[in-house]
Amino acid sequence: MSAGKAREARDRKQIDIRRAAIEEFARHGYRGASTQAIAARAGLSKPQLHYYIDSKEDLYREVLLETMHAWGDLFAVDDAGLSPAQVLSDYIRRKLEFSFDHPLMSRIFTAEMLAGAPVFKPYMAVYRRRTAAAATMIRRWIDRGLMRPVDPLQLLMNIWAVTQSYADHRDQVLFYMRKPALGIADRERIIAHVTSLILTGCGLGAAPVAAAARRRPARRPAKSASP
Amino acid sequence: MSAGKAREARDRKQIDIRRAAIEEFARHGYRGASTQAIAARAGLSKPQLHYYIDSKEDLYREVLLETMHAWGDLFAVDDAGLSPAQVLSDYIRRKLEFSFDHPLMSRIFTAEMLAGAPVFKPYMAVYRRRTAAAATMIRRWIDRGLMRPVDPLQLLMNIWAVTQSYADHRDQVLFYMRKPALGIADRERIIAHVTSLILTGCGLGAAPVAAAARRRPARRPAKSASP
Amino acid sequence: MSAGKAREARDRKQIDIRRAAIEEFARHGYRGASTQAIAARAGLSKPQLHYYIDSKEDLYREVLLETMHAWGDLFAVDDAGLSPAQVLSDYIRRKLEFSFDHPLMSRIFTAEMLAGAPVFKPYMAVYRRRTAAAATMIRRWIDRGLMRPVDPLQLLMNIWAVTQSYADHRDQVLFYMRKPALGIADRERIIAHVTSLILTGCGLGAAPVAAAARRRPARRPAKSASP
Amino acid sequence: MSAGKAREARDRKQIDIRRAAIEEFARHGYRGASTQAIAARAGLSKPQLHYYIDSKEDLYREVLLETMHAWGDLFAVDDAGLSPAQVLSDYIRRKLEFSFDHPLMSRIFTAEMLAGAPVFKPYMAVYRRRTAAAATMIRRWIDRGLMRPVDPLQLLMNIWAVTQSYADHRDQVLFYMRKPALGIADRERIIAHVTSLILTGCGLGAAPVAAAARRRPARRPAKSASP
DNA sequence: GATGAATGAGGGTTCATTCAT
DNA sequence: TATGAATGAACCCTCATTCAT
Repeated sequence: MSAGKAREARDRKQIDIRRAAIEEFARHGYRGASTQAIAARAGLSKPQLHYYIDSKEDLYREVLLETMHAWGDLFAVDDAGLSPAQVLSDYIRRKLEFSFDHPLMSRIFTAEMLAGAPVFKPYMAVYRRRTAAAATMIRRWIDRGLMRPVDPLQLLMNIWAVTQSYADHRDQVLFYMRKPALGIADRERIIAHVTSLILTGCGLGAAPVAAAARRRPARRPAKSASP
Repeated sequence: MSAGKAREARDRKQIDIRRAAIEEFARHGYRGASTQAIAARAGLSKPQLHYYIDSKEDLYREVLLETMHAWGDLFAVDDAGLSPAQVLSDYIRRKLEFSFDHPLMSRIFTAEMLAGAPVFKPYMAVYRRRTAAAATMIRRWIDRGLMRPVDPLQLLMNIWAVTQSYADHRDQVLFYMRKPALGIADRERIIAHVTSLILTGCGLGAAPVAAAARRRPARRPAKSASP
Repeated sequence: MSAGKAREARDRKQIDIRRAAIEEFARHGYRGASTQAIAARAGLSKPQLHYYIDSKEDLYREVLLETMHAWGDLFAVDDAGLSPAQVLSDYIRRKLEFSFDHPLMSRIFTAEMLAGAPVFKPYMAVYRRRTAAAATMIRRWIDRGLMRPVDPLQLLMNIWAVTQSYADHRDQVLFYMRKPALGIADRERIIAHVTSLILTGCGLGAAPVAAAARRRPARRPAKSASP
Repeated sequence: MSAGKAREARDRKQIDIRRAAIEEFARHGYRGASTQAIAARAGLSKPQLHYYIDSKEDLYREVLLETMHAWGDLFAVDDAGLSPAQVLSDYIRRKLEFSFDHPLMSRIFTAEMLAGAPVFKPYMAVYRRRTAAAATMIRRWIDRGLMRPVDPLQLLMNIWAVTQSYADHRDQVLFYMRKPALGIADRERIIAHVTSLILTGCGLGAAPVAAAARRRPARRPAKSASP
């Protein structure tokens, strides 16, 4: 299977390049990243890199939009028969896990934002629409008295910011927590904390936290519901 | 006073350079920013710029640490006789106003984080100590039953992330809010929202918000206190 | 006949390459042409191209000398029993038709000249000898009073320049004539014009031009052989 | 006068660059010319060259249009009270002398034509208009019986081609003439020859050549009028 | 103080060519 | 045969910085 092997090797290299690119772009942004460094990180020479990619810009666009696409699924908030607490909990968990698992992809997006979103801008309207839909969903919850009245759009952006920060400022977080890395327990503790903070902040503290408490008994915030 | 005038001109130029540098570094990070662009933005030629600065790295370090220094005051949380709600409210307000007023300084810090904090790292321990002190303060509140039991360190970092996001992702925020800029009313609404969310999340919703409402009546979450 | 078919395919590809090479070399010269573009134009990949050719230089030499060879026949001026007018008319017609039919081959030669004839130089002596022979022929005509005394060598080079220009500056010619292309009638009109101009310039035009003058500016000087 | 000296040095360098660029572009066309070679020829390093120019394309455009501008004056055919023979003689002389004096500028134009006139194209209409005006002038001469009826536009293009060829194919011309360079006598002989050929071709042989002979006695084609 | 000039390194990209397969 | 991959040189251009003036 020489053809299959060659193809496999090519695919592997494509992945190496993608990963190298993500690391460099996440670290230094589009302008600050150098194809030199990307090539070196992927174990290629600079002209060799250009055998696989067309241009730095194309490569950047590709990895950036790949991240956006991956996020697309996360945003797919479905409230079919679920309680507000359940929906928000799931969203927070998914978003945090993405930050833990793919911190660089999150960072590439933040770098793009810092630069003024030159590439992402055209797609921004799509995400605004989705966010608006989610906000409408929340507003309905509020109108039906299921939730404390908060600004839905701000809430969504706050959740986004908090979860994102565990990727963007990971080094700082680890340093402040005095940990070399986040183990599975740390991750769960953070997820629980953020979920609790947000849900309580939305006046959803009691039930869902109690539900979570069944799984993780070492949690006290249930008291917060009865001041 | 020609000497005074000359000095004044020099100082003004220093400020121009500083501002230009902040804009470029905030946008493109240390690596991606070019002295060319900084010089142009400051209305200087490249050699002229080097008359005022020693190197790109020095300039970067300067503006970055300047930002850190400005933040230092914000972090100065003083709980002398103040309630938790009051302390947190003040902190959230100060931090958000800084994000609104100096978004670029916030961004420069985030860019530094994305790059792995090469310059900031040596100073990080200082901020960890301060944050730890603040966390201890919060823990004492919790121990005295003044607050819902949340992870104090995570809470501080969450507040930091949420407030920071209004600077880092300002474009996105504005786009989602369908506003060209944030007016004074928008800012107050956001401050109220974030304060309410966090304080409620900490089980501090009722009293303090009511207290704050006395000063700033344009606040809605007070309703949440009267179920 | 798979062998025959394969051979045929190979020959066809050789022709495609040759044509693609001529187009690129004619447009951009030896240095400015890229094997990439030649390969693309011939419908081949770059390594595939190198299967058929040894090097860019070889390919260039080949197509250039091919052009020279084709010209060799044009230069074969045979005055066996023909009048000066007849010989010159035939030469002008042949050369112009070559320019019309193969403008790119003419251009490739001009590009080579512009570059200082690095490849053609070794063969130049051959053409000088031929041209000298033709000049001698003309001189004899002059000596025998068959023609106005003009510098034979300059005359030959002038004819060459004029006829060549319809290939080299074709675009300009078409643009000035406000035509998208030269039809058969245009070609004949140009041939008649040039023939008339040169022959009259050589004192060979009297009778026919006088005749033509009554109807049209440029007319077949073939009749000029009669008086 | 250090300022004056510096300026002088700069201007000199600008001229060196211009000349070097003309040589390279004339030889290899836009694509084939390298800034490396231009810089070397001008005695500069490559980045140093970019201190004086913005880009290769700009430099090319500059020298090309400079040539066009210089030609603009040549084209300024003024028939105020002059005979056709005089007007054409002057034009031929001016154009030939330009070819002798600035062969590279002529070549750069031919190279541009070979490449499809990507830069010159926008300006072509201007030259077509001028040529059309000159053609109209010639047509009037013909209508008034001052000249043999030839196609005026073709005639102009032929003159252009012949005169141009002494620049474009200079090496070939010298080689065929067995001369290392064209002396003043050679130049005059060529001017006389071309003038005689074209004027005779236009049926303007007798009178004007005689007139020119008064100014430049070293001319033989006068004999052509006698037989 | 401030300007024009210079420099060596490196930016992204394409070149002609070769080598496995 | 013909393709994917590799290579080293060269492409045009910008970088941060320095040095005369």
